[in-house]
Amino acid sequence: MQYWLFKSETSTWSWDQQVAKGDAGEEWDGVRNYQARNFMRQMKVGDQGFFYHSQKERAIVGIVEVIAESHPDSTTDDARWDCVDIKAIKPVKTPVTLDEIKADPRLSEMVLVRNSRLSVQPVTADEWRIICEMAGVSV
DNA sequence: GCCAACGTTGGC
DNA sequence: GCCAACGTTGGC
Repeated sequence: MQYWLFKSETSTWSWDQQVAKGDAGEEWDGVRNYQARNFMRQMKVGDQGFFYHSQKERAIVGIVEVIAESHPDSTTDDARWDCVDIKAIKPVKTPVTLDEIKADPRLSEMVLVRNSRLSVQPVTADEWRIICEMAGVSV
């Protein structure tokens, strides 16, 4: 069981849109970055992830689960790009902002802090637990 | 809206 | 295979 973080601009794909898809979920498509793609290729059904809104909001707003392992991205014919499908599990009680994450020394090694441009990234079990606590979500 | 950081592309 | 030029992302 691995943990991940999915980043999206609200104007491109928001948490509300993800929730609206329900249990059917949706492709996490449009990723055109090798590192991000490689992480998606490692994902297994049942892995969980944070849903993070970048740009204006800059906060973790929900929990998602991987429901289909990597397959070709339907938004391109380019065989290089794969993606997974995810569904919304539940919103967080309290959004955890980037400022709060940066302020916590235990989270200083997070990819979100160290490489802010990577849109799909791994989260360690410790980081997962700490952020769930901050978010008021039971693990 | 700006710009730093980073990734990708393509000429050589 | 190097690296300059360019494009994109995302925090500020």
